[in-house]
Amino acid sequence: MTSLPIRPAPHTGPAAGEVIVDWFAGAARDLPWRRPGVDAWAVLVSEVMLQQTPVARVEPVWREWLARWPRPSALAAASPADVIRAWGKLGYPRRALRLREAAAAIAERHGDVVPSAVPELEALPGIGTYTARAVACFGHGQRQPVVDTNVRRVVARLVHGRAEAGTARAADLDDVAVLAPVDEQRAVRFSVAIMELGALVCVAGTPRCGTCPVRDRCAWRLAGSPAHDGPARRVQKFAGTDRQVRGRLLDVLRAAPEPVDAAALEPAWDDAVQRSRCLDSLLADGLVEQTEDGLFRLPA
DNA sequence: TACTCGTGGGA
DNA sequence: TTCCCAAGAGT
Repeated sequence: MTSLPIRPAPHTGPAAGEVIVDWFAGAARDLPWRRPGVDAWAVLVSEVMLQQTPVARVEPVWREWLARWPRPSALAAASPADVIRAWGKLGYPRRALRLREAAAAIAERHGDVVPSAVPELEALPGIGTYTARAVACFGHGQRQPVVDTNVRRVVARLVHGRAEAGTARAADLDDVAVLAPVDEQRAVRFSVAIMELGALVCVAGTPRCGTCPVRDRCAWRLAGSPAHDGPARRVQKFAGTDRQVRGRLLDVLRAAPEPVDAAALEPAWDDAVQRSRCLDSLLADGLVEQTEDGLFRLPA
């Protein structure tokens, strides 16, 4: 007699997307850019700041930016130096320059109004697949699949039964779209809800499955929570990299009220070759400029 | 596709 | 202490 595998009965309750939306109603964080009356420009600014940057660090800077530059045209009129300084230490300061360029494009091409069409959003500097849909959905109330690293991890586990998400791909959008509720209002809520689930419960380290609203239908749990089988993804080194050196150099220039000479940058990093290479790359990126008399400063 | 691009908090 | 990693985009 053949032994049949023991498996849980297929889930027959409400669809996972509906359950996640209902969970969100009671579990959502009260983040300032989610409050009523926050316009698409404020949402766009938040989304760019949140790229690879934790919520706690973004909050105060976001408030300052919106108070100072309440419309795209206001940001477009600011100098790169002001924008880079206001960016503070959020990291990846090229985002600040691109956000300013996006603001200029919105002011010039879209009448100072953040567009709602995804292709128009994706055409803006610094706005890619994720951010374009996030702005269309969260800023304009549009039904859109919004896929970030949290969502890809939730889908990997819940739908595909894998411990970790692989490399991002176009099909990720379809995976999420089929989970979304039919009702448009709930579909919009779903897009933020599944992100929140990944950020609070279905986390990268040790998932808190005990509090997960869809644990009874999670393909990964039903498969016995198998460990990740693929290649371990490389951890990004930082100490000693050009990224660290660029950060040090920019730190000096952010703090300097006047242009400085090359000697003033020496304390930032001992290795002269690497220091010079990084300064060149900052110049090339438009994060630093050289005055006529050879001094360095943030671009005026 | 794989790599680069900051920063700092928490496990 | 060391390591992981956090609402990606551009090349």
